[in-house]
Amino acid sequence: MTGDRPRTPREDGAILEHVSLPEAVGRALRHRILNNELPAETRLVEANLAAEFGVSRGTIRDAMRGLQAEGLIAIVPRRYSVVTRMSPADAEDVCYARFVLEDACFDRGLGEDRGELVQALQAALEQMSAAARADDMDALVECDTRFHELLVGVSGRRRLKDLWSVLNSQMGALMRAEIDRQDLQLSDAVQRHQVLLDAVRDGDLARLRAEVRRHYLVGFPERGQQAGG
Amino acid sequence: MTGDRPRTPREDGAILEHVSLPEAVGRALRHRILNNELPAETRLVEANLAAEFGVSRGTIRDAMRGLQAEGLIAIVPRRYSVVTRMSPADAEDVCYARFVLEDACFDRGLGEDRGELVQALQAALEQMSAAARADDMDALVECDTRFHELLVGVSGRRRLKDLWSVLNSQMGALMRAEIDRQDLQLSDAVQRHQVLLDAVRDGDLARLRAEVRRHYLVGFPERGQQAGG
DNA sequence: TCATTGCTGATTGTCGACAATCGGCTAGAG
DNA sequence: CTCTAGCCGATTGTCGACAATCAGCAATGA
Repeated sequence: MTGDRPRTPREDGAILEHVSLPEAVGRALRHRILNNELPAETRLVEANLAAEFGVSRGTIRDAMRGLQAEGLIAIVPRRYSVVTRMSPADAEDVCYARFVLEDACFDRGLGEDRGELVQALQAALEQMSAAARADDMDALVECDTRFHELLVGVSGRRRLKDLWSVLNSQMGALMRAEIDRQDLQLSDAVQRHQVLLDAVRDGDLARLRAEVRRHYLVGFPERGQQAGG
Repeated sequence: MTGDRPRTPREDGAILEHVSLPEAVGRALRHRILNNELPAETRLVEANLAAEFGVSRGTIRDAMRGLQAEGLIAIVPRRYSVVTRMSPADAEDVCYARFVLEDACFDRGLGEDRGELVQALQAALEQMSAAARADDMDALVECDTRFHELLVGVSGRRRLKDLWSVLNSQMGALMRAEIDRQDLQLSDAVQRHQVLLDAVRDGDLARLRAEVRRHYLVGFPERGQQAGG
């Protein structure tokens, strides 16, 4: 008996990434929501979307479940689905949750091969820099996600990482909104990540955690916080 | 224009809780998985389940998405769905994530009306005690969930609470397994929560957080943890 | 004997149609 | 004029059927 275990074919090291129909629809809708082509409070009617995308309503339904899980839309059973509005309180809520999860991933240090991590972070940062120069917000947000994903990944904490990634979309939405509203330079984002990379390179865990805290929570009123760090 | 906002009818204070078909199926399957009627590695075939429950495959599909999100089953696209096996490492992973989320909810203290919280916790604990006396594992786990939900709820951190609740099922599975394996008395569970309630009653936040840490992490080797507390 | 190619049963992916439910509108009673 | 009950269009919930895909097996050729 050598190989009767239910091996999982093609899961992570996917050469070919096959996107299912619901996933493709989900991506399209997510992109529209994040780019405000579907502003908050917009009603999503299954039949309309099905017709537009040329798929069945079941497929749309499936995609919308995913968006609901990401917090991008709200589904009121038997009534309607609607694009979620994020209040300033929600922004704080998301950022805090995100910080908590990311910070908790550092409790075991930065893993064995810090050099490799630094190299990967560096690469992500350079791509981010390129995106900033090209004024490509989509790419910038994507690089931001990848950068933080690398940090969260070293812990090996699968649940923490999974839960963290649930907030990806909402975090991306916030990032775009913040940059738009305050009319920030995209290059600022690069700068804000350089300090994180520096802390990792120096192997200074305490500084890294402090910087991550700043990264996520600066700009929000801190009423009596005292969590570790 | 007085009331053209999309009010959300019947959302939280639901007098009548209508369980949709997928939700009902999800509950049934969840119950079977948690009670080991569907052991790890069991294949879930949509057609079979559809026939058994007397619903369509789409409904089963919907339910299985939910179980996947809870981490109870794994869905390999175009291949099969299978009940997840939890390794000891997974157990530690879940407990740590759970601790992190719950602990982070205490960063603002215990809210204004601690008396009300204490009362609610007390009630949950009494029900838990009754469940223990009746040797009713289902009820015990349910009370455990409610107890901790009360704690997490006072923070007002919606995302943290939502992410926390994602782990409910897996946590329940661990709890059952732990009690079965070590042949613990159900009354021990009650005892383990009494200390949490006491800390809340005394308003001793530091002690509460320390106890919560112990609650979730005792029994796992702590290799150099240093997170806040 | 061994590797490769084409079938085949089992299972999931997708679809279009029908049923149930909702809020808003309208008509009738008081 | 106001209130209530019932109808109606719009939308979601559910279903059964068909299409696509997969792993395993059989047939073929070297």
